[in-house]
Amino acid sequence: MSVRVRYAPSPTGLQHIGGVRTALFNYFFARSQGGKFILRIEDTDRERYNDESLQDLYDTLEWLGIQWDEGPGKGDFGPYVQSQRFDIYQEYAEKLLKDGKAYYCFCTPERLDAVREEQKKNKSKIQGYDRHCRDLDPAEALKRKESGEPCVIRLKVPLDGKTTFHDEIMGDITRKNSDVNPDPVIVKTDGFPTYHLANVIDDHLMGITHIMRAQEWIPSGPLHVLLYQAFGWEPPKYCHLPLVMGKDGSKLSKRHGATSLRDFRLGGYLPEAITNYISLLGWSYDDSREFFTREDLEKLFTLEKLNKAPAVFDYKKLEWFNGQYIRQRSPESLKELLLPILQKDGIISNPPTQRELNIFDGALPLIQERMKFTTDVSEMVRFLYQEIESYTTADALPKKMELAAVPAILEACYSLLEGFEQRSDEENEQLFYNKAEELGIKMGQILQPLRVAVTGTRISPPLFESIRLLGVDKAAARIKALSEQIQKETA
RNA sequence: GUCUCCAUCGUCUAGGGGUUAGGACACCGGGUUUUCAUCCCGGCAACGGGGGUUCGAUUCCCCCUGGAGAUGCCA
Repeated sequence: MSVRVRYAPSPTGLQHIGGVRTALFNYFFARSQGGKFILRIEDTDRERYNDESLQDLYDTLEWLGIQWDEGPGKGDFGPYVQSQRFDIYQEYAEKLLKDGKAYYCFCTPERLDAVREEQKKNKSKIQGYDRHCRDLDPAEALKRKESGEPCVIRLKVPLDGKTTFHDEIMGDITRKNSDVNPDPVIVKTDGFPTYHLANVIDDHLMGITHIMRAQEWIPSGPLHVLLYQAFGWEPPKYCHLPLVMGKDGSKLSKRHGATSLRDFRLGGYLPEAITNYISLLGWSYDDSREFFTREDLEKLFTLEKLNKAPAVFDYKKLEWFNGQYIRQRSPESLKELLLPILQKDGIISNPPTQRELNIFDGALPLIQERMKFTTDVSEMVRFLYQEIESYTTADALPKKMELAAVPAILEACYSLLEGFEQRSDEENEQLFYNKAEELGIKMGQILQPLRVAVTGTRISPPLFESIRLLGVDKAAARIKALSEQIQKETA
């Protein structure tokens, strides 16, 4: 039987690292097996549902380059949106009712709270629902329901025995039925199914062969198997993925830093870096290789190399990957990414002028080696497009020197700008070197004030290229400006 | 509390009855260099503890400890 897997997010928030890792692994598994990857929207929680989350899901998958074989608007097992499958769940819930596998429950939330409270106070061994309505007469219950009394439907979990399911990574996992959530709600008061019911029905109806989801679902594994058994269905294979944790060892969440893919996208991360790094969370290929494109993973992914232990999300390593991938990009594709950022930050106009583009093309090779995030671009090239508001003169002061001595150095630099553009960088370097010797100072001591004058900061792309890109006239004017400011301050 | 799962450098991991326990990030040194980066070289650093099994356990088994997850009319 060919592999059919699904990613089934709930549109109640932004797509985050954990969810996307699950999506990726399902997708890679499907591709590597020549199977189908299905996207299903689990929007049964009408309270928390929101459109923005749905849009974010689509945006994220597109950004990562993940395409689904079946999903909303595509495929023969639809609809793929649970809110559009309302009647299906109702039908199957009624079947369970008819077979005596489920029952109506009229307990109010207040009563449930009281029960829980009581259990807590008494340190009771029994947790959860007390099965108050389990033995109601079905005919009587139906009458109450039809008279309009609010109710839910609960699954009759066997009182004894145990349930085992096999996990492809973890092996057999067994749980006593008495330890399973006592008669969980499968249909809510609003008539919508809960996750457990909808999920099981859909996975069965859609012919899902492998359920790959995070380990946080392990505890409900036996419950799902019980549900399959109640329907008389064969459960699919299970594969529980290790959790992604924050630095402190608890499940990764917002307080650990950025977790939504949108934040990463806006923060200057590349999709290929994210894909590569995330894939290494709980999965590995061999003892040394760690660079993988999405296409590589579509071929190389295997269940066997999945790990059991949770993985801590390391922002530093992701950053490193990001830098690596920025350097790997072709200048053209990087440019495509960078120009919109420069426009957004108001560095260049929209559309950019030819002059702006020329400067950018010259600067790109200089900054590509230096960027960690695409969003670094604006600060790196700002001095090429905008005038320097004011100098921090202390920056221009080289080690072991008096500020009052700096204008003389700047003066020397100014004079060397004569004919600068006609000379090669090597020749210019020689000239500056000679000048430094003449002044009895080090190369760095002459270049630092010059760098600050031209770029406004102590840290910049290579100086001579920067002067070339900026234009010698502008560079000269900035040298004068800084010199004057220092003279004023030291007067 | 109860149930379930997990356990190799700080982090991601490879490995597996006999290895100098390998790689990567981070960190620390050094080199290249006009700054910052990049790049190159080097270093630090791990099998949680106790019992077994065995000629031999980091590897297999048990216990402990530690961590996590679940215990919802959320998924």
